[in-house]
Amino acid sequence: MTYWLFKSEPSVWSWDDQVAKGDQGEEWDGVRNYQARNFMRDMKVGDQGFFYHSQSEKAVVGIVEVIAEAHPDSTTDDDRWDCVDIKAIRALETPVTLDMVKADERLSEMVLVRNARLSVQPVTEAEWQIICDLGKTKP
DNA sequence: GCCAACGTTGGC
DNA sequence: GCCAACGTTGGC
Repeated sequence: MTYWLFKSEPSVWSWDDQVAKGDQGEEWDGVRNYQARNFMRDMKVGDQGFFYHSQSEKAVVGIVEVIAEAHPDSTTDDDRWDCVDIKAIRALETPVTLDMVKADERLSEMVLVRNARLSVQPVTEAEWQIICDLGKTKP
């Protein structure tokens, strides 16, 4: 099992939108960055990830699961771009804000802090546990 | 709304 | 293959 983090602007695609899709889930489309795409190609069905709201909110708000491995992105004809499908599992009891992440020394190496612009990124198991703790949520 | 950081593109 | 120009992202 590998852990990931998916970043989205809530005004474009929010956690509520993701929850509304239920078990059917939704394509994580629109990624136009090679690093992010390569991470998606590494994902396996059953991998879990955090759902992060960028921009105004800047917080991890929920947990999602990969339900389909990388396939062509239906929003473009350009065959360079793939995406996975994810579904919402549960919201965090308490959103974990970027400030909280930055304030926690154990999370100082997180990609979220190190490379703010990467929209799909890996999360280590240790980081996963810490953020679940901070979010008062079972991993 | 601005700006820094960074990724991508295209000319050479 | 390099690098300048440009576009995009995301934090503030």
